[in-house]
Amino acid sequence: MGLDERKFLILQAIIDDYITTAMPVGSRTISRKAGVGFSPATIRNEMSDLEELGYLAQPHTSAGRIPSYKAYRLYVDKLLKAYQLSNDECQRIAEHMETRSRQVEAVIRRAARVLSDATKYTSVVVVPHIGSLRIRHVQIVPVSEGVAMLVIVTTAGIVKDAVIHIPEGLTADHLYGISRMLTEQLADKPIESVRQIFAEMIRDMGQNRKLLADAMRVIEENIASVDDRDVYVGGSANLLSYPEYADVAKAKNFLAVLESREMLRKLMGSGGVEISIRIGPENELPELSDCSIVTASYRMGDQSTGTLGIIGPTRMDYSRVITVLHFMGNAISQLLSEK
Amino acid sequence: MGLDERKFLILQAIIDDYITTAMPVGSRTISRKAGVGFSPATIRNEMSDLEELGYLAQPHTSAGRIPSYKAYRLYVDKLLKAYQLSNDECQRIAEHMETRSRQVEAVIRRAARVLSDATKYTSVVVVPHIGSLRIRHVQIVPVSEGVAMLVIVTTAGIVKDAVIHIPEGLTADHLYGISRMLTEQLADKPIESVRQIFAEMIRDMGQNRKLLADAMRVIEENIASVDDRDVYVGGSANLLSYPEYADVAKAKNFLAVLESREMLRKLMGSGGVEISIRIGPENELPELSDCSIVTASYRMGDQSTGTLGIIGPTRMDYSRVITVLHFMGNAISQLLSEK
DNA sequence: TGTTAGCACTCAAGGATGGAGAGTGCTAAC
DNA sequence: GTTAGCACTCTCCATCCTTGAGTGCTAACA
Repeated sequence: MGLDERKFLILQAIIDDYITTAMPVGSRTISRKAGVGFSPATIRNEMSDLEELGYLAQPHTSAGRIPSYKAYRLYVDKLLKAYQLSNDECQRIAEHMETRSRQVEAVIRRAARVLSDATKYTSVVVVPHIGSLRIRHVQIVPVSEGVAMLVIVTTAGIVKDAVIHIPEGLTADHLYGISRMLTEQLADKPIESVRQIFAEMIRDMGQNRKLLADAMRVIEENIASVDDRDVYVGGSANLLSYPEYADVAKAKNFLAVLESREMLRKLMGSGGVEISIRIGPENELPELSDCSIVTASYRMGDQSTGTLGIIGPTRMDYSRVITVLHFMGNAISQLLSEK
Repeated sequence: MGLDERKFLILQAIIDDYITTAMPVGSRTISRKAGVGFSPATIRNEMSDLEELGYLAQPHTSAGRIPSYKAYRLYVDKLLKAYQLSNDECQRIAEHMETRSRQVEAVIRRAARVLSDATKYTSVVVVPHIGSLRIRHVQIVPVSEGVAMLVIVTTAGIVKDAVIHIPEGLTADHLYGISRMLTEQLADKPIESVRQIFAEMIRDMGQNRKLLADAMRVIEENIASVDDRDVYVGGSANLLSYPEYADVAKAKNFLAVLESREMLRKLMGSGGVEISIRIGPENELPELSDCSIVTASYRMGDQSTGTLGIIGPTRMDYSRVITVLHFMGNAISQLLSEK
């Protein structure tokens, strides 16, 4: 028993209805829809088939049907080929994204809010891995005895800082000298190649420059900690509006996931695909087994990419979400790469 | 009709009970408590008086009594004189606060989490106003045509950055020169005095240094935006465990407040008092009319102070919260001022 | 052979009913 | 001033019943 044109039509109608109402869909409802010219009885027969095929489920006898995970997957796969940008709403979103500051953090933060406002779901935006960004400037500023700030300015205007402990005997002048040298040596190099460059530099240095080599080792150790722990969440309360989260315990679990930034970062890993959709059980976390996560990516500067995503109920409005994500991905890319 | 010893004893017993159970307290319950040697009937008479005085309320006839806002206020005022640090738990908290990094952000973030874990309420930690911090280093790094990053390193290891638009015709060398000059002139000056120092510098400069004056004006304009928008929240989901928030709509309102950082910052304004307690209707926001906010302050470096606070139901365990806040305030102060 | 009308059946949701239990207020006795 | 006793009130919970939505099956129809 395959999935002919009519079955697909009915399935799609059921999903569409369920997405907006969150209530089991009955045969009469579908029968009344425009574009479906069959009586409830016929629909019932088809629904029965669809259930047997695993696309529909029944909460109990005499309730309507609800789409299964398998149905969403089919729906989304078919849908993906056809999505396109909405036209008038783009402008509205673009307006909201308008901000004087081109500061990365500001843009990202704003994007998270706009995303959640536009979709009414929860949004997550992950700052690009900075490893591939190029270094513009390195500065070590003494703060107190034995402690200094390591500041790295990269392309795309990202500033990263870390506290480092510096070897005894280094004066402020030493540190400035080191900063100048580091900036010269590292300018225009990607952060991930620092380690290697350092190794070469230390090798080439005279043995009498022991102090310098020490300092560089300390810095190198801290380069790793100068990484991107930035995950921004927007509209964390939005999901509570949906009947799926009428149960407070469930809502609590969900919010706990949002608070663990490491977890979120993992969940958002899109694997470089343009649009990635993970439906319900496709997520590793059991807390999110009735959520779907849709992610897209944006570019910052030349090649580093970040991720933006939406977390919503499995019955989310995929079509709209995909559209918005696609549009926002482009918008962010443009803002962050603007010269 | 005053509030004699016995009335206060009974009131305190009622509040204590209500704090743990969240259920209206009956006369029998109080009568059974150790330290109260009266029959339920006597308690009832006293309760009736207390209700008339405005300290208790009755959800409906034949329900027990619940404390009013006025009762909490009295309770807290009396209590405040007597609070003291717990002893064994301090160690546990201190352990959790242990972190290699002395980076301000890391310490604050950790503090928010520890606070919410220790109290089971929602915690908010506000980074000190950086206006009074002293400048260590100023650097302007060109990022692209007409755009540069302004980076300011202050005492206490806080790094602030902003995107600035620079006048045409300034080369990278110019910017480095300016950076050096600015660092020389501004070192050890508090950020809030920058404006005045700039005014003097520009006045003293020869007319031929127009470019420099322009650049400085741009920087001055951006100093304001290099301010502290950092508010960290911990355990936002914690409050959902309490029956007060069994209603999802209420929970949603609460979470929305947490998302508006500007709002939070305002709410946390402690006014410099060591411990500030705002109970229910004392908060401006109607969404928080059945919440209490307890805040304490911590010091960073020499004189700038930040705020840490707990948001919980009005029936929160004030005694414990005050204790924990007091302890944490000291712990953070110590970590951030450590040499 | 596919489609449809008719009908009996099922089940959840919602409203009414009726104890059970907790708690109060009042009165009278100690 | 304190307490026992008692009638009274009100919520909570379980039970029962009705209603309505929806199904599955069968038989008739094109």
